[in-house]
Amino acid sequence: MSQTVDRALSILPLLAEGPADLGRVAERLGVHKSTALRLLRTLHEHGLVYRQSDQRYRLGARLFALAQEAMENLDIREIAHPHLVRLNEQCGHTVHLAVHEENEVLYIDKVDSRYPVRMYSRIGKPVAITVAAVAKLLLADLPEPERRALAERLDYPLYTPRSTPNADAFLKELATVREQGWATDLGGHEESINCVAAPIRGADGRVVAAMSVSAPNVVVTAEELLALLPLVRRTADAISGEYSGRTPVKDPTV
Amino acid sequence: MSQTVDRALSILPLLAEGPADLGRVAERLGVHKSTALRLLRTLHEHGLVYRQSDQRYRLGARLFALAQEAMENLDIREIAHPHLVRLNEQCGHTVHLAVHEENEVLYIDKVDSRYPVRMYSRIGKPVAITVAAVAKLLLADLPEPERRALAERLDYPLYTPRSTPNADAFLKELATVREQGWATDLGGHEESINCVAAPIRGADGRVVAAMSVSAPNVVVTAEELLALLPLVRRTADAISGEYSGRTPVKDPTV
DNA sequence: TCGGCCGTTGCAATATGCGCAACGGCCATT
DNA sequence: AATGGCCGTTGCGCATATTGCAACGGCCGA
Repeated sequence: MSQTVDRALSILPLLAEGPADLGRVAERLGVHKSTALRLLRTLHEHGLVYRQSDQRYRLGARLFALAQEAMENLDIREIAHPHLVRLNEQCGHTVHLAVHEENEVLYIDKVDSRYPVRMYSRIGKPVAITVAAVAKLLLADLPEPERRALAERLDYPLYTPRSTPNADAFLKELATVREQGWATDLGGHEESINCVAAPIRGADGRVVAAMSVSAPNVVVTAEELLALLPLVRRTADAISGEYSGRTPVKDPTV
Repeated sequence: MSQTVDRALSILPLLAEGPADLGRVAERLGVHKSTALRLLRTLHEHGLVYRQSDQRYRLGARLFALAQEAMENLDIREIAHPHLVRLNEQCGHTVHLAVHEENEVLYIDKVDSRYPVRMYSRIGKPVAITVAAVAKLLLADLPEPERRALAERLDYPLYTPRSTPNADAFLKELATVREQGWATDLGGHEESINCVAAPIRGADGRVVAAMSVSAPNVVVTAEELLALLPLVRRTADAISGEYSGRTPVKDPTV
């Protein structure tokens, strides 16, 4: 809506690809060098952009700090974290926590597997929305029309032969997930990795987050992983209870 | 330099304090509501700001993704990480990696202690610049005038009785650190936590990063921790060698 | 030493963002 | 159930902030 700000903000993802000099930034933005310079200067003053010794620009430190603060404001994460750790101690596998936001599903917390073989994922990274078990849970809870609209808008990359192929299949899967109250991803993203996931609900019953346990099938078979489902669901329910205020937490001064 | 962008970016730290509604944002910015609305909309389109169900705004998801990408682009981090892990395996304590940027020192990597007692720190968080061992190393390497100017500009919070009390003491400490090529923080930030740190240098010999080992004195005494210094320095030197290209890395195709 | 490249600055034209005022929906109060 | 007030939203005209240009200067390589 605001051209100037729009251009300035477009610089950030551009620099996320790697450091760039003034000329490249101006070119990619489609503006004059002097314009790009002024925008970069403003970003710099706010610490979002850093000018390294070779004069090229890259993303700056304040971005980290902001992201961290944003993270800490997500109270669901704070509440869930100890539960995730406990679950990880019990089963040993990688545990993820994810939320839905603006047509994306992203991991907001993670406890790494205690097995040497770990899966690749990052906090803050958007998940493969059409196949991830946590994504299914979060999207399955959307109102019908939104769910349909979103499903039609998505791409359905075939990460593996078991990936969700198209919108119809996805909507059908979401219906199932919605019914049963849990979800899986059996090799839909990475051939050898399986996940089981359960929803975390707020006081009004709506799904506010989802958590999953993931493991490569060289460590446990899909069946063994599914056997963990009750444990995962109990953990998710415990978090739901605490989040919605049903379960009295340690400090009753509030 | 650019008024519009400046205003827009000022919204981010404001929202980092916690969710705020339109009125509050406009008030804090000192602009008309309609102006704040347009800025927020632009930020929203770029995913930097999210509008939650109660209509209030908070920091958005793309911020995480950007910060993560920025992080991955820091090649020093990539090179150092395996060394940090190895050091952690050898000594068991928390290992940090930090860089200096724009008057701040911040952690860019961390390997958690394997002891149950962990210290509180976050990747991306600015460190206590006047007391942290890694900060001393990074600032000690600045050119004299800059070092002095920075030291005078800083605040010297007394986290503990052993915290650096003022600019003079700090500069004296930096001189010592510069001479000896390593640094400690013995209870200067948290009464019961000690750190030893060593510098990582680029090809030109300048300090580009610093790493530290931290442990609470309920686990090891300060003396025992200091005994790890040679190991820490060897690790830092190994990273320096690889970073500056002196040490041939695994893939010689470049 | 010279030439070209890249970042930087001042300026004039105008596109762009600004504040205003009025609208409309929502919630709480009577 | 009706009403008042609050908050977010919109269209508009004016003025200002932003833009692109052209010229400068420093740096590096030829």
